[in-house]
Amino acid sequence: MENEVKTASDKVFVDIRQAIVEGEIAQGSKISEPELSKKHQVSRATLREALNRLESCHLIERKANVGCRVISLTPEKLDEIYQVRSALEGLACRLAATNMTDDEINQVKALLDDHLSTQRVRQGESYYQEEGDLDFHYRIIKGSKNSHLINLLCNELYQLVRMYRVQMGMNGPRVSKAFDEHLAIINAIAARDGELAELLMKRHIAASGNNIERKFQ
Amino acid sequence: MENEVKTASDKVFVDIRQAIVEGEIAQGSKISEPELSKKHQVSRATLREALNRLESCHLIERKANVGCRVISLTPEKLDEIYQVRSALEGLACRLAATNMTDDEINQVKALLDDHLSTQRVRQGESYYQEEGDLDFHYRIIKGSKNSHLINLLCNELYQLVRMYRVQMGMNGPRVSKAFDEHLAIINAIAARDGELAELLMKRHIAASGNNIERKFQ
DNA sequence: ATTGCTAAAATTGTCGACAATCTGTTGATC
DNA sequence: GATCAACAGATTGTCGACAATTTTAGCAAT
Repeated sequence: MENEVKTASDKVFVDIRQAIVEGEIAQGSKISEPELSKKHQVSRATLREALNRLESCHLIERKANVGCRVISLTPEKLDEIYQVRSALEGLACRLAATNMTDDEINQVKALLDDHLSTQRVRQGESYYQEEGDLDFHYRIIKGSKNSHLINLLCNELYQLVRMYRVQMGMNGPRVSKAFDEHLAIINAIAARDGELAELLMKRHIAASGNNIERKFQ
Repeated sequence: MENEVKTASDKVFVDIRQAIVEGEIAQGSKISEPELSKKHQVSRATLREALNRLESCHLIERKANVGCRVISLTPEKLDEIYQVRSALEGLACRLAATNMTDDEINQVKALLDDHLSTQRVRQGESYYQEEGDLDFHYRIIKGSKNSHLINLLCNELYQLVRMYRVQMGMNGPRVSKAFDEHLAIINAIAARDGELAELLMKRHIAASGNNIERKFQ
């Protein structure tokens, strides 16, 4: 695990990030530096360090001499993000078909089996809200072995995607369908068919995006 | 232009970024906060603000309690970056074929005509290191009308790409060839053929990457 | 009531100093 | 001579205070 939280600003960053993603801090709301620094028991300098990183994750927006705002979730932005995500994870998937070891592929298969056996999938509940290494997408991305791509997707885009998932809700019949799609993707990778794997991943993500977009009505 | 340099850390950020991209600060070299802050006549807090943004551009790497280093240029990283860039600009190009107005397309055509008439292209000189290429790719990217994608490419990835171009050198017969490729791309966009435009852009970028990679020998 | 100006309050940007951590060297022990 | 511990030096992380800018509040004029 590289989930290293060495410094104070690391901890504040992680805490606030979670608060934003989970909706504890409302989308679009203004962020007061004095208030937040007091709440988290750190100085403003430390808080600002954390805010900088939140901006890198596109979770907040800054204006000079004005301040920070939590981003607002809109259908338009969702569309933009999922277009980017589709292209990048599609690429990751194609690369993974070449670069993943047989061992890594088997581990992902075992992961999916495990998910199935816990039956949370069948109950259509919270399959999507898993985090970190437990996440299917996480492993495929890392399987690309492209560290720049990994950083982009896991550190800069992932929490933003997660924010839409969590706040817009993600459940119902889509869940078990998503599971089947995951299975098809890992099979394509196991067959070393990068082109197919990329196509399937792009479709999978597009379907996921459409599912969230539907919640905006 | 939104090239707004409002605050002191903005200016320091832009200055250091240029120094890194142009190679004035050697790749892989360690960055001393006290030294740089003195050199740029600002406090360490202001400098660190700038360093944070440089990290967002992937131009420097940080380790907790250790410090910053300028990234090192390697063939492997070049490959990684160009894989990502190819996917993203390919996407941008496809979107541009749908979203650019006829006016915007004609402006890009006029831009290329202008580049040709200045004859710098025919002389095979520095077409790549100037705003010529910058403008072309910039305009296509902005033509995608996807603000997240625009930000990713123009603010987070572009200077890194430019660093490879500038420091590894970029000239010779590749230049006039690149110009022809630009022409083919804008024609595909004008024909509203997004699929072709994406394909051409991906090839164009791959060729550009290979050209740089050759310099590593 | 609305508009425009002025001043006060609040917020962000910047600074210099202190604390925590790492790095490199010295010297002791085996 | 090699390994390791302790120490000194330097570097980064953090803090509280001040400066610059923006926002708000109040008042005056139309």
